[in-house]
Amino acid sequence: MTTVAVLQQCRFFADLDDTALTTIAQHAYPYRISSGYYLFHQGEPATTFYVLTQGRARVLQSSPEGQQVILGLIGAHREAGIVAAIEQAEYPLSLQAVEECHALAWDSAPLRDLLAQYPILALRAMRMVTGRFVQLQNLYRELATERVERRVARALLRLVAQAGEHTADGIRITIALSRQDIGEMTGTTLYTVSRIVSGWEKQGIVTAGRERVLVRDLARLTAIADDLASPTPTPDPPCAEQ
Amino acid sequence: MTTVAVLQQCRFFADLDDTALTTIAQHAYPYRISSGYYLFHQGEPATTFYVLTQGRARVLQSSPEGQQVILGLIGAHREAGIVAAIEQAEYPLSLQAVEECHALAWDSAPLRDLLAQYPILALRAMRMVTGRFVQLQNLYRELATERVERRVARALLRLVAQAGEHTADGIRITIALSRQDIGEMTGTTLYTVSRIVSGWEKQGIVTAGRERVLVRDLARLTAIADDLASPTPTPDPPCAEQ
DNA sequence: CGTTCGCTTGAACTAATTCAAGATAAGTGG
DNA sequence: CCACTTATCTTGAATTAGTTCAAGCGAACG
Repeated sequence: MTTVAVLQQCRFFADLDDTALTTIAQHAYPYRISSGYYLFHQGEPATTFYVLTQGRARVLQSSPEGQQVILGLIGAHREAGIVAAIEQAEYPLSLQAVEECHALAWDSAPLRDLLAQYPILALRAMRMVTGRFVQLQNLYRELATERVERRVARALLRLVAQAGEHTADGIRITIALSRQDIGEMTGTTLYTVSRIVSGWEKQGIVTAGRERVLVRDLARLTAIADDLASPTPTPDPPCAEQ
Repeated sequence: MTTVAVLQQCRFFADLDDTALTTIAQHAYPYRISSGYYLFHQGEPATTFYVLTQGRARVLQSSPEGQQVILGLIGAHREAGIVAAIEQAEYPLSLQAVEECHALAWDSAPLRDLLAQYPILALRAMRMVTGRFVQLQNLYRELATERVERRVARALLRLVAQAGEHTADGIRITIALSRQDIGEMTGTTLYTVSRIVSGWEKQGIVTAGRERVLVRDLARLTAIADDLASPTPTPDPPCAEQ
């Protein structure tokens, strides 16, 4: 697959003419990183913009005191580090590969030139950041106003959408995620996550395992996420009057 | 004050040449809104970009179920609604005047033209959105990992920075904010805010009133915000050895 | 002067955390 | 293959931070 072909797949570059894509491709270089390693760390000077072409990575933010939250996952054809387009900027978050990842990379200076040369790109970049902003806003409101169980349910649904694999038994999440990780995604502790997941398992909504969750009943999980306050822990058997 | 002069004050337009500023100013129209009214509502089509020239407004986000959070305040020379530069976009949040506000406004179409004409503006817009994103990220982490008291302390410090007026007794926050408002800024209830503020009042850190807070001891408030876990509720009198 | 709205505070409650102990599963090396 | 080690997960019990509800206070406002 040529670099241009990869760019066409990517929402950020889509619909640019071939000349533009070729120019853009000329400034890109391939980048590869193993699972567990970081594409960049929060606080480092933002020198590089990436487009993932293979593998998934997680978006982390940590406080000066070392506590961290997981803001989400990104996968193929997603962009990261657009902040590199801004002079003197630092990465506001860290990006850690959770699988072997391949990416295209642009250095800061040529990226800025490209954005000046193709104003549409700057608009796209803005749209991208705005999109992330809206997502984050929703996460924030969710955290501020909703209960843990619901937040965990939503996080699982997001994972299903991003990394769900349909199997005979249900939908498997194809990324290894510890209870601790899920806790960091939802602003709670690993213990609470464990209890919630165990509870769901008893109700047949999921099957849990070590760093693994299998969603067996998407509808009920969705109901929890949407807080259709399940008065029926298991679907009622049709029974006598009243 | 001419429109151009106003634009020069504004970080978004700063350092553009006069021709550019004149062109930009030509597309602006003045806008005025009374305290309590909304410049725009979340979910509406984003038709207008604003630069506040006078007064302050608060940034709100609400859930489909009607719960809302306050993301912050903006004041003179700050921009809002840049999302209008994106076609078909909706405002991702609401902006409510908390004082009589004056603003300059640009409609979506001319704004897009201006951004295409002056690529630097597109970069500025991105920088702006990125900045907000980083702020929100920090709010998010704070909410996920920190205690209420600390969050309230930080919110107050932000308010001091944005709307603090030095007086003989201390720093007064010049915006009327109910306990409910502070609760929505920190992800807690008005009762908890009330208890915390009362507690601080007993320690002499603040003086509280109806929709009013006066910070008397900024240092101790900062200590709480930074969690220098105050083992000394009041500063120790110099005392015997050890 | 009465009504409204915002604030405070107590008391009961609950969701979630924390700590601790043990179970389970996955590597590791002999 | 099995013991050993390590990491993850589960669960109970105690605790706590924060919420919720209810009642009353007091300043502002018409």
